[in-house]
Amino acid sequence: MSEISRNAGSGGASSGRIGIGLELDATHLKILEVLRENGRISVSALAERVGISRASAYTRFEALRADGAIKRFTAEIDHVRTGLGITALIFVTVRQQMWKQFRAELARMPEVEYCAITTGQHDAMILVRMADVAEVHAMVTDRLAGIPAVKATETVFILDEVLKRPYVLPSDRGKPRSARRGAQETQGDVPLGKMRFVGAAEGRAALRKDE
Amino acid sequence: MSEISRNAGSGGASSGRIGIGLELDATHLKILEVLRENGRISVSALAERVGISRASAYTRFEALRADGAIKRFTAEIDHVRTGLGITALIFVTVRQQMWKQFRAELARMPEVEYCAITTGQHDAMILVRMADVAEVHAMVTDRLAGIPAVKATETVFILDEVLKRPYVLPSDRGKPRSARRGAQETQGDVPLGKMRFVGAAEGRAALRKDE
DNA sequence: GTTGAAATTAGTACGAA
DNA sequence: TTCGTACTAATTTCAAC
Repeated sequence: MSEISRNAGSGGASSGRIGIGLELDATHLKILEVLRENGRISVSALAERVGISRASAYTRFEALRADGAIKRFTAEIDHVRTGLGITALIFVTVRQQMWKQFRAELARMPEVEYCAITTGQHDAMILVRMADVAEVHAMVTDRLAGIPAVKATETVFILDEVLKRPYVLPSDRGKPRSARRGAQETQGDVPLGKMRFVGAAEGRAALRKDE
Repeated sequence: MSEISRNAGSGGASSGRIGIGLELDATHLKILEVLRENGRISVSALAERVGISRASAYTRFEALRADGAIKRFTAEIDHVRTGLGITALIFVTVRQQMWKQFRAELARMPEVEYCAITTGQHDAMILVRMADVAEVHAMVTDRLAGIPAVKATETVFILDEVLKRPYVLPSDRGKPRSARRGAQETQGDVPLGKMRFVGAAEGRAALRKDE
C-alpha cells in the first residue's frame, strides 16, 4: 500500500503523529456514525445497528480505539445550566518567537474550551465560556493582556450556536440530496470568497510539538 | 446497557429552552468532570470516583440527562484518520432578512461541524472539515457563494488545534495554582483588547428559533 | 442517601465457516 | 475476517435499612 503523506500544512487534529494505522472501511465509518449520536451505546447494540456480529463489533471497536481513530468518549452539556452561558471568541495576535510561552499560559486557563492556530489577520482563535460579559472583559484585559506573548486581541461574542456536531465524517457527504441551485457563479458583491493565507506566520512553526 | 445509558438524537445543539430544571451542586459538577474525560464509564465506577453510592450516582446521572444538563454522549475522533484533515473557518456576512434561508442551507452541509452567530465584523462563523484545500475552496465558491443569503465570506485555515476540551465547567476555575505573574498591566501595543459589539445585527433575531 | 442481594447484561475466549 | 456459542465477570436494578 502506498503511504499517504499528508502535507505539512495539514494541521487539523493537532496530533503530530504520522502514519496510517488502519484503513477505515464503510463499516468503521458506520460505527463512528452511531457512536457520534450515542457514545454510551453498548457494543452489542452497536453491532446490531451496524449490522455485524457482536464479536466483530468488539474487534472493530477496540481497533478504532487502539489505533487512535477514536480519541475518547465524552459528553455534551448545556452551558446555560452550568452557569457559563456566555460564549466569546478571542482572536489573538501573538508576538513572534513567543509561541511557547503563549501555549504555556493557555494551559492555565480552564475557561478556554478551544484554541486554534489560524492563518489570516490573527494568529490564534480562542473560545471561552463565561458566566457573564464582565468576566470575558476581565479575562481579556487582566489575563490575556498580561501575557507578553500576546500582542493584541479582538473579542467577539457568540449570540447563538446554530450548529454543533461532535464531528463530521466522509460518509456524511452525499446525504443532502436537495438540489444544488442553478449555477449562480456571477456575484455582485466584491469581497466574496476572500481567502487569507498570509499573516504573521514566521513563528508558528515553533508552536508545533513543544510538549 | 439499559435505558439510562442510551441517548438517541435527543438533545438539539442549540436549544433555546429557558428555565433551570435543577440546581447543580458540587457533586453534579464532579460527575460532569468525570464524564467529560470518560463518557463511557459505568455508573458504578462513576460513583466510586465521585465518592457517592451507586444508587445516588444513578439518580443524579438520570437527573442530569432528564434535565438536559447533559445533552448527549459522543466520541472524539482523529479527523486525519478519517481523511478530513483540513480544517477551515469561514466567516460569513449574511444579507439581512435572509437568516432563515441561510440556516436552511446550513442544514444541507454535512461537512460543517460548527456554526455560530457572532457580533463583530462578520455575522457567522463556520468550521468545516475537508479532505484538502481544494475542497474548501470549492465549498466557499460553489456552495456558499451560491446562496443568496450570503453576502460575503472570508476563509481562514486552521494550522493546529492547540486545545480542544469537550466543555468547560465552573468548577474548573481556581485550578491553575500557578502564580499569576506580577501585574503587567501596562502594555505598549495599542489595539489590545478591542471588542466588537457592533455590526450588522438587525436580522439576527430572526434566526433564533425558526425550526 | 446508603448498602446488599438477585437478575440481567456485558465482555472474553474459544471454536467453525 | 467474521460469526456463533459458551463461559466469566461486571453492571444494573430492586429491595430493605
